[in-house]
Amino acid sequence: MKTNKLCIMRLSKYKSALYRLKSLGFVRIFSDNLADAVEVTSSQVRKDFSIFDISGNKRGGYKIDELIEKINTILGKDELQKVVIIGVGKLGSALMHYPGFEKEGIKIVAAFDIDALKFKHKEKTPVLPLEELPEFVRKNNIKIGIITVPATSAQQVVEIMLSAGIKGVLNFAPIQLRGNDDCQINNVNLEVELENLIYFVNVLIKTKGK
Amino acid sequence: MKTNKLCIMRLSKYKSALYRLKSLGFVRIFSDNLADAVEVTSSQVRKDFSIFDISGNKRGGYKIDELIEKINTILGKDELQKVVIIGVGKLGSALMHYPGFEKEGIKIVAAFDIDALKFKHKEKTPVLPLEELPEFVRKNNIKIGIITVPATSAQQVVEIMLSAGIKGVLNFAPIQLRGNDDCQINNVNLEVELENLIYFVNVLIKTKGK
DNA sequence: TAGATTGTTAATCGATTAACAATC
DNA sequence: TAGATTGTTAATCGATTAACAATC
Repeated sequence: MKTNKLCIMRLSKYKSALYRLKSLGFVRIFSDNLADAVEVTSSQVRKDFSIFDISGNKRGGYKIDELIEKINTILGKDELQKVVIIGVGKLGSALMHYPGFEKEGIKIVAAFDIDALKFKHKEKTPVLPLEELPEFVRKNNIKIGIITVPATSAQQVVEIMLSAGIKGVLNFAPIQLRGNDDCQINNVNLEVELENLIYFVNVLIKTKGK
Repeated sequence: MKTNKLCIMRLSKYKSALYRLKSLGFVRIFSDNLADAVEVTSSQVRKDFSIFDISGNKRGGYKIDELIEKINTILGKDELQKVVIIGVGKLGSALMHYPGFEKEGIKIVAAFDIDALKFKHKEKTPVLPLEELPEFVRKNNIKIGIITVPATSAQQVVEIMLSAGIKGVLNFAPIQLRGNDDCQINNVNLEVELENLIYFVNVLIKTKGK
């Protein structure tokens, strides 16, 4: 099974397009339609599906419901995913209550910080002292954590998470964190995203200026 | 000049590594060191540099200061980048005050919403009615906008931005928005990022379980 | 000079796409 | 059946890497 990050990202996008198409009343879908919706080729769609042994009907295309279910299974959405957040600044609190996560079966079960002023033990999604993270992670069998602390403390936080047994980290701190064989780290770097956009906009303006 | 998105992203990462190395007291740097810092090969580093005619010294490597300056010029960081935000929910307000942007010479000059309760005309970074966006964009010569509205209104918002003359959009709404020849749209999809992580963590756990 | 590192070319690797036989 | 779409293979494309001559 030859997968890569881009392929899995496309799977997510197919899924979200499928929900939309379903809500529009579609029951079956062809690789061509899905390709249009996600802006890839239909070859790409069929290739991605074949990697995961998703098969359709040689003239009737794919049943949307089956497709959604299969993709959800592949993406591990058949069970509720419990996630913790470390760092309750502005970005951290925004993500704590981000409606898109709940909708996708992803539940932020707790957040952690070192600032006592931020602690909220009795909220539905509590904010707890960072030192309680290891115990919480073990007791609740948490696998995934989101880092929204400043770059300067991100590396320390990762160490704590690793030793607590976290297996996956989504890092928003603007510093390249390294995973190891036991833990996957994905970095989302907002400055880099914006810088990238700025670059291509400048290219656009220059080439149009001619 | 053969560039692509990944190449430009690496440039951003080189830059941030260089600032760190500089603060550590380094003055010169070899492609090997930078490769380690960003987790790529040294061939990759030299190749990326050669694309932009960045040259070093055949035995002394690259001068950090020169390198930073050249990368900043390429990325358009030689001038202040003015950016607007559309959608002042939790995520929008978090990004409005995100310290990483200011640090990088990116200034959020205003935010827009349709909810009158959110308007703040007198703040340093004002929150204005969405209908004032076109005028504001033209008067202040804004090129870049960030979308943090719900998926359902994202497409409408894009239309408004396009006709106002925005050239680049960073979209956080969980829906694939399309650009056109006059406008570059980059999508940051937080659910997709997290789903991706969940997938690879599950793979990790399964393979380790053996 | 000898040694180390760049800059660049050619080789490799991997992902995307085109094409088409199979078949519903 | 005829026509349309899948599933898969082979071709293409593009990005990464290895290797090494040039040279500081």
